[in-house]
Amino acid sequence: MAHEYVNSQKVKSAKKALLSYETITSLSETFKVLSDPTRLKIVLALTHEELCVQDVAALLGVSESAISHQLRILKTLRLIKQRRDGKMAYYSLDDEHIEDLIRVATRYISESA
Amino acid sequence: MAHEYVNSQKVKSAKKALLSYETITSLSETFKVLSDPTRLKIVLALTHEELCVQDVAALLGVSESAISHQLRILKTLRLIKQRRDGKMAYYSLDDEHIEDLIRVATRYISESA
DNA sequence: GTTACATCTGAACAGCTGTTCAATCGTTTG
DNA sequence: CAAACGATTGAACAGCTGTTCAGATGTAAC
Repeated sequence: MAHEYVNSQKVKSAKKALLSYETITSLSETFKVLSDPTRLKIVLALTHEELCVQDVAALLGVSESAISHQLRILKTLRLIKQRRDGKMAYYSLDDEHIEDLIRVATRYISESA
Repeated sequence: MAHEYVNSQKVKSAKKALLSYETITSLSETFKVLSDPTRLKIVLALTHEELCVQDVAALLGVSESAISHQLRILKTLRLIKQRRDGKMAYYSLDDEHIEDLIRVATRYISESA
């Protein structure tokens, strides 16, 4: 074949902006976990205060079971951590850096609105 | 009822971190559009250089049809814009701020790894 | 022990998502 | 005009996702 691309110069330039497979995968997974409104609200609610499952459920108006399922996902991805106190389980942010990401995203949507 | 929450004090504090319905919706939609690896790659590829549909497809190893579908989604959400040149359609970033968001997210995943 | 409570779990279910395939549209070229 | 080309579209399809529901933990109080 003569040319692989229509505009090789532009593709060559565009290629530089691409990232590794691992980075792309991690990035999209991070965005994915925050793309569900319930999970996003949980992360926000736990930003400055730990909460038990019941209170998260009541605060967000979602069933305790649904909250428990989502808490497990967030815990598996190490966004939140768990503290046991008798029957109660208290959850809080495991990684404070997630705050920065949400803050930048909030600024982005208000600027592009 | 006596108490609405198990720990009213903590819930009161957690409430302050919550955002409006509109903000939550916009945020989750933004994260959602970037949660698909193909769309994320497209946005990255168009960061510094406009590309036609064929070249995006060839660069990412995805069919032109699939790329066209995703380009329409990104265009609808105003992340990218289109420029017509005869038969060709060139796409480029419509909002440069998305770069900042991806940059912060990339830093986040490397710090939490 | 048993009862009550908070949480967790698994299956099932409806709804959504991204790709494929075939067909179509719009423009350019012969 | 017709043919070729790039891009677009819509239906269909498999795979994934989040909630619900019923049941099972595990802990505390009696």
